[in-house]
Amino acid sequence: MLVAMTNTPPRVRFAPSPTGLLHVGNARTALYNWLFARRAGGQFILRIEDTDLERSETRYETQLIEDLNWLGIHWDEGPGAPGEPETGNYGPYRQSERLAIYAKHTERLMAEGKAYRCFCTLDDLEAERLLAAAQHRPQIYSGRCRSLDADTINRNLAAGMPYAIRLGIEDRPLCFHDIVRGPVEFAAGTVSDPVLVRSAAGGSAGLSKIEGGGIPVYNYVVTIDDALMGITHVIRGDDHISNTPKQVAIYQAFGWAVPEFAHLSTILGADRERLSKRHGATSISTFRQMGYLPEALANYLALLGWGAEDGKTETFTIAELAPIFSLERVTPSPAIFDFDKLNWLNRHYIKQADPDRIAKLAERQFCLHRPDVFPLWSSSELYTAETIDLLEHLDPPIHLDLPSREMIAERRAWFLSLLALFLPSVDHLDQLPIKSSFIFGFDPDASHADAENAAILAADSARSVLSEFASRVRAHAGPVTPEDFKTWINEIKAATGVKGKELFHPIRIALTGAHSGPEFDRVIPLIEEGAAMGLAIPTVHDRIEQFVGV
RNA sequence: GGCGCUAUCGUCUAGGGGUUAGGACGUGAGAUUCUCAAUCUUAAAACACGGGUUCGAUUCCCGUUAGCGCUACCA
Repeated sequence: MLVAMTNTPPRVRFAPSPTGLLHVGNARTALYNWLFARRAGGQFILRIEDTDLERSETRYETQLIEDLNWLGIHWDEGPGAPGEPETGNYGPYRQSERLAIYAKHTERLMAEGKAYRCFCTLDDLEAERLLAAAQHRPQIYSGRCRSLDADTINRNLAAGMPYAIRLGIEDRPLCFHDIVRGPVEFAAGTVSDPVLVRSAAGGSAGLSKIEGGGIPVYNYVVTIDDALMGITHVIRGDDHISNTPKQVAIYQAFGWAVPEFAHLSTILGADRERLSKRHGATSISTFRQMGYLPEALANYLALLGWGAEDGKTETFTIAELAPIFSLERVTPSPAIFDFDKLNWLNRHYIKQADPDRIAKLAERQFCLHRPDVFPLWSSSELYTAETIDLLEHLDPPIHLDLPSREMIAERRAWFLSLLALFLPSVDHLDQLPIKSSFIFGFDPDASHADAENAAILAADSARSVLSEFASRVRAHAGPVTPEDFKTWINEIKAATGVKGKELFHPIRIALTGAHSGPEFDRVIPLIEEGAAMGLAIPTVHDRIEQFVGV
């Protein structure tokens, strides 16, 4: 089978329902589909499964598309943005636009005698199930409506009884091949006649009309779509394994070739339960908001259930992944999502990334999380050199209160050194505003009150160090330089005999509110230069007055 | 209850009838540093259990156990 496949490029699809945000598990499925298609030179198709009109929302579809693009996953065929034309010759690519196709196929199966009307009520079926469970038998539909005589059917129809349409399947094993798991077989007598079309109102209340469109169910439409779209490899989550025999039966009823399958294991949380919001972030858009880089997330997802052939390489971009990815190497066992490893990859890619790009992303985080201390940057996109240039040369000139070119350059340089200082201590970009918040000021009372700080400050050595330091700062005019600081430290060391942690910790607490943080040589210029260029930042002098004054 | 899937360090995984069972994250220790982070060095850490098959099984087969999924006229 694989030999035959190698001649024709494979066609794969990712088929999400727009009923919520894109979950990491689904994103990983999309990624594996995309990688497989790229590797084999095939087509990757996006199909929107929106037959559940009640839960499907356009905004989720829009978000989904945005998230996939963000991850770097692009499709060869799929729906256009709402109102835009689709790409590909196998459309429509939204199931809600394919209802007529499904109805036509149902008519065909009915005409061929392969499908039948099932008048059983939901209660009837429930009773059958209960009985089967009590007798320790597989809970499958008895098939009692399969051979209803024409008179009964006509009577029921005339009486307006609701019915579903089922596919009649022979009692035999249903098998398929799974690239991840090998051959899978469901024994005879374990699979019900699949429902193809459900009653219009979902049960005893409604009427099912093939012509008018009773509602076709998932297992049915997915099979028709996959077959009609020429899908050769169905790569999806393993929660679909038990649906697969029914789909195989549907392929066979139509006389269509059964595709290859690859069922990907579930992603679990640390407690070995299916990963959900309760474990932390789960949707791609949340990770994005938190300041994870797409290449980090894609790399991590690729590693969850797959390993490189050398057993060693851990970091790759999806472009590097595409030529080496293979479904044969995907593990069948479920994987626990490890936020620590994701963080490690994110730090790795933050280091690798273009500083300009990181600066832009970081700036967004500051605007979002600290608009109070960072009003300047919220509009800095407007303040590019090009913008200023443009406005200056307008005729008549527009008068805007724009900062000068020099000021922009100055502040930009300052912001970049802020980033350089704090980036190494951050897992994801949204931690930046909190990590660096002491630069913009801190609460001296809270800092004194902190138990660890209080213990350090209570020491006699700490008192003398601080008073020595304070008197030097007060006696000093203008911004403090690292050189000033170094000189003072040496003087204080000589005057008090205190050194090491006992010397530095009190000063650090007074200046930053905490006993740990980045090196003084870089913190002090950041503070003094930032204050000097008019940012709302307390100077070293301000800090000492505020802190010692308390 | 039924059907199905899964089982190598705490986690993600490599490997495969005979190996010192490899790598990465995390953890511990050390170096560096005023501290924290980063960085470098280093250590500890695994073949679920029981039967086969075999000269030899972590590897192949069968059970057991555990976990997960499905068990709808949801997708």
